[in-house]
Amino acid sequence: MNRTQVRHVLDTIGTMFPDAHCELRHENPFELTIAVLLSAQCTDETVNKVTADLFHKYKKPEDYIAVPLEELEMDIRRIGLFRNKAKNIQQLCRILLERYNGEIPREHERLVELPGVGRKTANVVVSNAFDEPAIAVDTHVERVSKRLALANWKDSVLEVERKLMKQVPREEWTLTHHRLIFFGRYHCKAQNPQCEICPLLPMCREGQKRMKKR
DNA sequence: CTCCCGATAT
DNA sequence: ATATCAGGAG
Repeated sequence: MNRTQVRHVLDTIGTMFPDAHCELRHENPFELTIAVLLSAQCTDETVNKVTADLFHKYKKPEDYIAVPLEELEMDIRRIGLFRNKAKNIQQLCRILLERYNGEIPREHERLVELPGVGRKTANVVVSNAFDEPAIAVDTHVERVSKRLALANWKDSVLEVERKLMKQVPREEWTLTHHRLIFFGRYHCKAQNPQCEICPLLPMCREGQKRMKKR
């Protein structure tokens, strides 16, 4: 895919979703980190339902470690993988208090050391909370990038991230990341992609195949 | 690679 | 009934 084609993709999703943004409700870097950790294999909508009450009850790292693990588990029970997530949150909060005075570190290298925080979560935090350009590759970004041939089918998420960083200007990384998510979540969906009304159909092999079969 | 896992859409 | 959802760890 050449520069002109990439530019066309970026401009098109920019027109479709000009104000794409983080849909996880949060007030500060700490809440954002907890919300992203909770969002694994779960919709943003479900996370927001849970955090509405959760962030009212737990304000600081001290609050999360003040309760028994079982209580925190029950408070996030409606989200999947709740045992792992509850354990990770308490461990993460202990580390924040021990090493970082209860604050979320701004460096990617330190973020990924936290339990339950991988490369994707760290990228979301640095870009949304600390204005550091980053492209977090989640399920939507991976699927859309591969369908639009911004990456290859066999690429790992890390390879997808590298290819996107190479093809997209650095100052557009974060906004493009959000637009790819919106494009994937609301248009180029996993189950019912809107190929019939897709302005990028000419660039999409998947879409071409899919349209043939009907 | 497998496991963790409830809510929602299809 | 099955697929999918802002993944990470062992």
